[in-house]
Amino acid sequence: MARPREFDESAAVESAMHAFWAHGYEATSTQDLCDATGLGRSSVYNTFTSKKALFERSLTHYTDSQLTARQALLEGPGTAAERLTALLTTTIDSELERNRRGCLVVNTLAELGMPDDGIGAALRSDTERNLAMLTECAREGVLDGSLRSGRDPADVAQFVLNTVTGLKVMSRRDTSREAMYAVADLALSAVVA
Amino acid sequence: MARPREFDESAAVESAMHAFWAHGYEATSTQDLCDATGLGRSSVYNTFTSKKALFERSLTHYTDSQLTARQALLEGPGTAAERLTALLTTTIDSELERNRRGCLVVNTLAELGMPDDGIGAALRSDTERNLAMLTECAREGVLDGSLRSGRDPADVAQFVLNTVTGLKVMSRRDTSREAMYAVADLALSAVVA
DNA sequence: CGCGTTTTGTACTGACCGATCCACAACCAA
DNA sequence: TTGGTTGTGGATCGGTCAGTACAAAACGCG
Repeated sequence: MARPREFDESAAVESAMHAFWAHGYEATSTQDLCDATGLGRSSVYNTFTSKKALFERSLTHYTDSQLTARQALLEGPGTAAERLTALLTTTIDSELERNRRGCLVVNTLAELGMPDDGIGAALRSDTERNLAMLTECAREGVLDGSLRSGRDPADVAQFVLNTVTGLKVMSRRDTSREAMYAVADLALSAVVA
Repeated sequence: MARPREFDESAAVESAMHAFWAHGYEATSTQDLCDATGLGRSSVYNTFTSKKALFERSLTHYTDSQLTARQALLEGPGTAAERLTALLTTTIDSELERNRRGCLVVNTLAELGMPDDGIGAALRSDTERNLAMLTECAREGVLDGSLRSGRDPADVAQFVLNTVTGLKVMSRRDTSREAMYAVADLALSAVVA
């Protein structure tokens, strides 16, 4: 029983996410967010409270969508080795499609570290969920025989996450696609049977 | 035949570097730089022209000192495998000593990408020099038999750089020392003979 | 001692920052 | 239609931003 919204809230979050993604947290002004979302200042603050809160929304939106895509891949068909291979190749490909903007999570980690607030909590949660998925995949790899045994699955998960994280930074360097594939290949050689 | 400086220029660069390192480029204000260096605004601008120019000085100071230390290690005694092992362990140790501030190069890459200016040039130069050193080390490793053969030394270099870069981001996560060592161990297992 | 030159401290610039205020618009229920 | 409630646009808030202007200060040199 009041005036309805004139915009789609989740679409606004999506737009804000791209603005933060492209320029980082500090370098994105509230005016940039208004421009990106098409909203007036009042609507932005009325809906999202503050720049930081909107960033947190954007970040969790990013991690959630990224995580579901990754989950579909890691819990999909094929051997664990095949799924890890697919994870690395799609990481490289999508990273290059993004015009070397890198990854919002990694960029945020580098820019803000682990703040003692919702942003840090979102980063922590993302890390844990990724590690959980990768650990499970590593465990399955030992069972299906596609991955080397003798390693703690949690360590394998950390290693894969480290490689993926590294690739997301390497994409911001000038690193060529071929070099990135070579990195992925070498990393896989450490874990596949 | 004029009024002499009242401060040490390179000491000021060192202080500015730590300020940028701790908070990133955007989040470090010119006032922060004055506080960190102990200089007045006039002295800062008279000596370093602009915030960006001072950042560039700070960044090259960082890369130069980091590179000489790394060079001493990679071109030092021992087999190539031993030197690469030492590189990874000292990377982890020094990264943890820094209170998880991460690496200025990686943080800058994530925050600013590869700008088309002196900063981008400094980042590019640092990458190339690191890859050159690592490539040479990988080549030597094939000769001294400590590293697996059959891989392009340039690819091995990219892989090691990727691992190191990843670890520098992982240090900004909550990643434990043990997990980081496990990552290093797995990475080494891919390249050592 | 002054004179030329550079550094330094301080005040200041216009622009922009994140955030708020408020009048008005738009809707629903009564 | 009217009253209650929420959304919106635009002006505006105090504060900070990077950078500058300028005069006093500190030296080397004659």
